[in-house]
Amino acid sequence: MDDFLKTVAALNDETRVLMLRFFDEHGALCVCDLQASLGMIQSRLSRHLKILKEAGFLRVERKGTWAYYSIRTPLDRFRSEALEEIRHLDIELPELQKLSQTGECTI
Amino acid sequence: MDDFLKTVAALNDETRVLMLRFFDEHGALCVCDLQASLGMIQSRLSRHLKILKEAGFLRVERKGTWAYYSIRTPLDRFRSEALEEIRHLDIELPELQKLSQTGECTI
DNA sequence: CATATAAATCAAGATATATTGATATATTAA
DNA sequence: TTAATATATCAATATATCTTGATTTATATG
Repeated sequence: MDDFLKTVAALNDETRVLMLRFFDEHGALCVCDLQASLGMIQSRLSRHLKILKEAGFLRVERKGTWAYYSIRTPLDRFRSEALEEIRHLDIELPELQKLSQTGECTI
Repeated sequence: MDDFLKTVAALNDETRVLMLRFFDEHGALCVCDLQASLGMIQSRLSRHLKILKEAGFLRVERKGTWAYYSIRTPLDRFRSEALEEIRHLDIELPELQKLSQTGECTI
């Protein structure tokens, strides 16, 4: 029950659904990429990333001071179905601003 | 997005997950059946039933003063998957107390 | 070591959701 | 119509969650 509720709670937020959709679309991203792309402050993103990670949706890979988050694979059945559902939602996705690659990250 | 978030929000509560599991196990039940079986007060159940109905999980059929709730069919893909997930959760289900059939409902 | 940067965490305030007890509504039966 | 019963709604309180700005931690570099 706890694992299910944690998974569902993670999905129960518009910001996190947008983030999942954004990762699904663009692959691995660091926090500063998300800051630039989604126009949200760092503490807010960091909190939501933690919730999504602890709910089993995301994984992190650290490279120096950067933390690259991406959708965890494989996802179990229910999480996959949730992601598939999110993939078909009519969401207006912001453009990707990939600062981490160009080394210009000073937001 | 709104429909998805409403569906997810409905799932994001231990009481409602238990109720869905109970309906899945026992079929149509009225509020007084649930009161007796789950040991919860009527206003609490009524509120959760409304949320589950408006999220597309339940339907109601009225017979006199009774309101019989049951799982709506057919459920769309994501709601079915959620229900399937709930079906496999390790939940301790209370025993069914079906007062509405015997006409003894005066809780 | 000292500084700079990316990310994580914390504290405070705002918003949303759940629970309870009281009241309102609707249907049935006398 | 009146009384009784099942359900729905409301008001108040408690609890949880989200957002922001400030602080802390960790890593890289001069």
